[in-house]
Amino acid sequence: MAVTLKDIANACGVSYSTVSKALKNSPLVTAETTERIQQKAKEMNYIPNNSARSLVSNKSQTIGLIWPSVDRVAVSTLVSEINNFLKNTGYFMSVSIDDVETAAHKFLELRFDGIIVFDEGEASTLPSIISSNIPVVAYGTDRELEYPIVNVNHKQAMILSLDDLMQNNITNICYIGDLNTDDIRQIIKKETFEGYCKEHNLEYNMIDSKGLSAEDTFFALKSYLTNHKLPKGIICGSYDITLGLVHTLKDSLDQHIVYSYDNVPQFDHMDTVIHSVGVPTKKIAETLVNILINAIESKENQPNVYHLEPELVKRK
Amino acid sequence: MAVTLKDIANACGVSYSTVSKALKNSPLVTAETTERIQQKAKEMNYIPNNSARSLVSNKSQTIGLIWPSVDRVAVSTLVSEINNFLKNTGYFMSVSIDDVETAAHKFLELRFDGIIVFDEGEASTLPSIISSNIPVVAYGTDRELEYPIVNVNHKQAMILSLDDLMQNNITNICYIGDLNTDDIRQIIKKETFEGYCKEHNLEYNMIDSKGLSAEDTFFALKSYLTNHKLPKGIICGSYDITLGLVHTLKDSLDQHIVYSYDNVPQFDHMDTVIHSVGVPTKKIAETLVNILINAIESKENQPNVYHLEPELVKRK
DNA sequence: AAACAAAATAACAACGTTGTTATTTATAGA
DNA sequence: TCTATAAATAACAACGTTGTTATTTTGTTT
Repeated sequence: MAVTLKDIANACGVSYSTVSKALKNSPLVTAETTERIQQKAKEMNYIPNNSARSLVSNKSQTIGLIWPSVDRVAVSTLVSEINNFLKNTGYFMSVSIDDVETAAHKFLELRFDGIIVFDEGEASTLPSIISSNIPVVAYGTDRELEYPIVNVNHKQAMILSLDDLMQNNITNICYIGDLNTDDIRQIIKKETFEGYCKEHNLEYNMIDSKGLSAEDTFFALKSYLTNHKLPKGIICGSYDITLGLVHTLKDSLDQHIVYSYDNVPQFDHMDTVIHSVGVPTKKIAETLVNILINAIESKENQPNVYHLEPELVKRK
Repeated sequence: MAVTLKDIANACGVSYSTVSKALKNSPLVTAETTERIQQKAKEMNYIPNNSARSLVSNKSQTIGLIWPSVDRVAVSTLVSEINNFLKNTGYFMSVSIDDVETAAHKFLELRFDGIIVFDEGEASTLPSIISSNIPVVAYGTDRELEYPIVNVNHKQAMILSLDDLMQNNITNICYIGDLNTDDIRQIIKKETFEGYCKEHNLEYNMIDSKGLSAEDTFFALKSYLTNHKLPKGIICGSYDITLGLVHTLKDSLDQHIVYSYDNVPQFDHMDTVIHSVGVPTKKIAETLVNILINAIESKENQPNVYHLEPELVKRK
C-alpha cells in the first residue's frame, strides 16, 4: 500500500539500507546517490512509517497534551503557545480531551516521548506506573508529585494587585471568585485576599461567582447587584470571571478599577481598561516545554515544584 | 525498559506467542493459562506497544482531528461530542491545532486510522496524496472534494428563521454577520437573507460584524448604534456574534426577537431568550464519526457532500 | 599490474507485535 | 498398550525501520 524504503530502493537500484541513510543525509552515502534517492522519494510521495521508526529507535518526536476541559477559553491561548514552542523544538503536539488517566494510558501505548498535563487537582493525578514510564510535567496546582509541576504563585499575584490598589489609595474593594470549592488555587486566592485586607484594615467583601465560567459569574453578579453595589476596586479570580463582570457591568465599568487573574493577550484588545496579573502565557508555555524536553533528553524526571513569578500589567 | 510480551512469557514459563493470544482472549489458549497470564500482565503493568502492533496489523485505533482554530468556543462543544462518539466506537481521538497540511502529514506518519478536518475553505484543502492514503472526512464548507464533507445547509437555516419571523408578523428585521469575507458560508447566509427579504418585500438591513468573534461584533455594534437603531427581529450569523450582541444590548435585549446560528447547548443556559437555528451539535458529531468509521472499515472513501438539515429551536 | 587502504554500498539483526504453521501433549478408541 | 486425533502450546515469518557489520568497488602506491 504505502511506499516503503524497499520500494524506493527498487526504483533506484540500491539497497534499502542505503535509502535509509540517504534520506537522513548520512555522510556514508555519496552526494550524488543521496540526491538521486531523495529526488525519487519525493516523487513517490514517501511518508516514513513512525511505527517502524519508533519501534527501533524508541522516539516518536511527539508530545501528548492532556486537556480535559476544552471549553475553558483562557487555556486555549496557552495550548497554542505550547504548540509553538514544541514545534520550534522539533516535536509534534497531540492533544487529548479525555480524562487524565485514559489519555495518559493511550499516550503510553502510542509511545509518545512525553506528557503535559493540565492539573486540576486530585482527580487528575497520574498514577506512578505511568509517570515512571514517561517524562511528565504538569501545569496547575501547587503540590508535591512524582513529576515536576509548574505553578504560577497565585498568592503573589493577589498581593501584587492589592499593593497596587493601596498605592492608588483605593481602600474600598472586593474580590470576585469561586468561593465554595476545594480547588486549592481558588482557596489560595480567597485566603490571600482576606488575610491581606484584614492585616491592612481594608474595607472589603468577597463575591461568590459560583463557578469559573463567564456565565456563572454573570448570573451570580446579576443577582448580587439587585441589593448591593460593587466597590471601586475589583479583583477577579480569572479571565472568564472578568468576562462575566464586563458582560454584567458594561457601561458603568469605567467607574471601577479592575484587576484580573490570567495574563492573557486578550486583555490588550478589550475596549475597557482591565489590569491583569499573572505569569504571561508565553512564559508558562516556555517553562513547561523546557522542563519536559529537558527531562526527555536527559532521561531523568526530577520531581519538583517550579514557581513562576507573576507580573502586573497595567493598561491605558 | 518497558514490559513486553517476552517478559510476561518468561515470568509465566510459556512462549510469547501464547501470551499474545491469551491477552486477546483467543480460544486457542486454555482458560486457566489465559487467566494466569492476564493476571501476571496486570501485575507487571504491561502496556502494549502500539508501534509494534500497528506495524504488523496496520491499525492504530486512533483518529486524528485537525482543529487549527482552537480559540473558537462554539467548536469546542463539537470537539467534545466527536470525542464521545469516537470513544463509543473504540477509537481514541488525537487533536492537532497545527495547520491542516502539517497535521495531516504527521497523522499519516503516525499511521492513524482516519482524519477529521475542520474545513475553513481553500487554505484547508488536503492534497490528494494525503486523502488517497487515509480516510478523511471534513466538516465545513459546501464544496466538492476528494473526500466526503459534511455540510450543515446554512441556506435552509436562514430560511427557517425568516419563515418564523414572517409567521410572527415581524417584518422589520436585520442580519448581523461577517459581510466582507470570502468565506463561502458567510456569503451564503448573507445572500439568502437578502434574497428572501427582497422576494418578500421586507424592510431589512445588514450589519457587518467585521469578523466572527464576539469582540469584533461588540465593537462593530457599538459604533453602529451611535447613529442607528436595531429593528425588532435580529438574525445573528454565529454563536460568537450573538454573544457580542448580548454583550452590547444587555438590558434592552428583550425588546428584540433574536435568532442565532449554531445550535449549541449553551443557549439553553442563557438568561436571555435566544432562538437558535442549525444542526444540533450531537447530530453533526455523530454523522462525522459514522462516515469516517464506515470509510475505515469498508476501506473505501466515497467523495460526497452530506447535507444535514437544520432545526429551529425556539425557547421560553 | 599487484597489493592495499579507503570509500561506497549491501547484508543483516533487532525492535515488539500478530497470525500462520509446526510441534508437543493429552484424550480417546481399538 | 498402541495408534489416531484433537487440544494446547511453541516456533517462526513478517511488518518497516535503524545502526552495525560485511562485502564490494574505487583509488593509490609500489
